[in-house]
Amino acid sequence: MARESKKHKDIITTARELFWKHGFKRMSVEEICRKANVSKMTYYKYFPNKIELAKTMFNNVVEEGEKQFRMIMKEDSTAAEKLEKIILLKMEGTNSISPEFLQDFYTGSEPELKAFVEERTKKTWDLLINDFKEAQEAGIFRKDFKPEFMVIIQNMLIGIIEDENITAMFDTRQELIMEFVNLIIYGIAPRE
Amino acid sequence: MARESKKHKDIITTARELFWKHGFKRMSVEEICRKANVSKMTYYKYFPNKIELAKTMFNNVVEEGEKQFRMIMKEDSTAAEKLEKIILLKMEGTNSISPEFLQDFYTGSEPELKAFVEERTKKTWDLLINDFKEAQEAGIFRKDFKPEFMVIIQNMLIGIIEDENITAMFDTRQELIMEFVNLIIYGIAPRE
DNA sequence: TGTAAATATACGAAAATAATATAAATATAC
DNA sequence: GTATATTTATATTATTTTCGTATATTTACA
Repeated sequence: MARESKKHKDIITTARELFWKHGFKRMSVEEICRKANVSKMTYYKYFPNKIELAKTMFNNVVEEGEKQFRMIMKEDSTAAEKLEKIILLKMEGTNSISPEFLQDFYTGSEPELKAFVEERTKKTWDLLINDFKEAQEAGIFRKDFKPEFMVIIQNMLIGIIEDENITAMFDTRQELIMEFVNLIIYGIAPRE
Repeated sequence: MARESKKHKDIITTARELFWKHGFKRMSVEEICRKANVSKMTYYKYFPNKIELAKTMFNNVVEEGEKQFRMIMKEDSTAAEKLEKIILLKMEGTNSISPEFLQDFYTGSEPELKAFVEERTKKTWDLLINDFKEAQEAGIFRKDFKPEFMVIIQNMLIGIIEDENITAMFDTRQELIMEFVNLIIYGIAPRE
């Protein structure tokens, strides 16, 4: 009963792909098994039910995101560089959570999974904010900036990316990110 | 009972989005109605069942693709320009058929829809090949080139786009397309 | 107000799904 | 080659979901 079994891993990565793309409800255990080349019986050897698979999968993704985030924060780099890397990380999709996956929860069904996701997300935010505070104390960010404000910045970014009027103003995504980072880091006041 | 009803259109465009993204089986009529802001009853006023909706939707997409294709073929332009535009059209997704949508059929389920899609696709190919022949007779393409070969070229293109080793060789998608078009139009023999 | 269209709701039958049980097949270790 | 442990194929049951219809209500609108 090796917990690091190949099949076990296959199930999780397949689940991530499919839940991410189509959402939780739309995917059946059987289809996940088929795509992962695992029989249903081996599936139920590792996971007691469908929800538990989603939890494990989500947990893995969040943990991976946390790890990458902390790596960036520990790097010896400026605030602008850090922020840019964090945004890129988010946009690469490794860290960002698929709306398809979240959709099911916010329609009211699957309250157990919804609670789990919310709690886990909150826990992550606490961690990230703490890292921000440390970086702040180390002098990387302005002292009177509230790290909790990062949540709001995240939402701003999402809004900007989804706004076609804004994206149309830039030739490349990179340019848009740099502009955004500069705004967040330096504000709109002229530099001296 | 206006056949050009707004609701009727809403259903089709929503179905296209969702079938395209998640496939036929995974989408329920109810969810399509919900996303299209149409009650189930009005849905069944316009469509007798789920398959008929998929057929209508597919038909619309193919017809739209045909129209755009013929427009390009009728234009006063060189073979290279035409081919490039056709490829771009395909890549924009307006014309290309989502693999998610096709997947259900090739697993054996839904034989009726499978038959319909195959027949409709064949009919389209016949039309397109005919247009190619006309263009050929008009001197736009080499006389001893078999238009039926276009099917094979299509498959080549799909293979190339999905091959990361190849796409990595080009900075932009445009470059890759141009290279491919040049190969198809002029071959690899040196130009005099 | 009166008429046509759209909706919400409920409903039954059929199909799909989650989860379990059992026997056969495969792989691995000795 | 045999024994042991995994994995699979298949069948099964209870529970949901889904399809498609019927009815009663609400909305649009002329």
